Amino acid sequence: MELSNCVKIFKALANEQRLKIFFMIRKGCCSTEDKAGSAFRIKNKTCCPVAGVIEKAFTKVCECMNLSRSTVSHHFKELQNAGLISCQRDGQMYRCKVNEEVINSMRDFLK
Amino acid sequence: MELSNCVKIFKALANEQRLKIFFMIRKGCCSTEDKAGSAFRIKNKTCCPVAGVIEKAFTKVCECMNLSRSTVSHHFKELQNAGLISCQRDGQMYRCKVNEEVINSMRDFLK
DNA sequence: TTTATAGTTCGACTGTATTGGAACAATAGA
DNA sequence: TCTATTGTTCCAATACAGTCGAACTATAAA
Repeated sequence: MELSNCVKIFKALANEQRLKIFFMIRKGCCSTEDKAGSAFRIKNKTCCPVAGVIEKAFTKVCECMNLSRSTVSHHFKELQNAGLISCQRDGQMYRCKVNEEVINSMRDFLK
Repeated sequence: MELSNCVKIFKALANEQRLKIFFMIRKGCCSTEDKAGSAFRIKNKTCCPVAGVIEKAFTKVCECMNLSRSTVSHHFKELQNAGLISCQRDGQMYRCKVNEEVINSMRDFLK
């Protein structure tokens, strides 16, 4: 992996809000044993039904974290731009998943 | 690893100069096959003699990279503060090494 | 003791990140 | 068609990061 590319990825993860969003997408927002702890459990909501993909991701993030929609949109863009996540809009449904191969590259980079 | 701690580490590596410095320390400044490429070879200088530890680290970094000493000092502090490197002054000799266990923790964190 | 070298600290400047509000576009549902 | 919901884009405000020069301390060498 290119050094500059790597910097981009580190930058994307070097913000607490974005790192939370990243793990929220990666682990499923309602998971209790995710690395980000209990901060992501949404009260009175059902869990994301599809393993590896979080649906209604945008809405859920907005609900969980006390951030405006424009800010959340910005953070999603940063994560996408770094290649860490992929998002797809399907009607009103916003589906996200983590690009695990990028994470693996990062882990190799640190080897 | 704590989320906030992790953010600190990502922040420290989310800057191209610091990432270069980090690899310079990690791989030995004169190594030709390091991840950071040829940017770190110092012309007409002998290589760091001790594996895993780079001696005269500060001076070498100042020579390699076009940065003032105060800036380099600042970057070293950031890397130390994140726990990524350990530095020790021994007279005029400044010895640095990478804390591999922190790197391993990061790799686990990304698992 | 004087001088040179090494690294730190402080203050200032500049550029970039983070954030929210407002206006907007697209879709879904009534 | 009208309305509510979802996400984007633009703009502005504030905070933070990266950088340097100057003044400083500490050590080594002459």
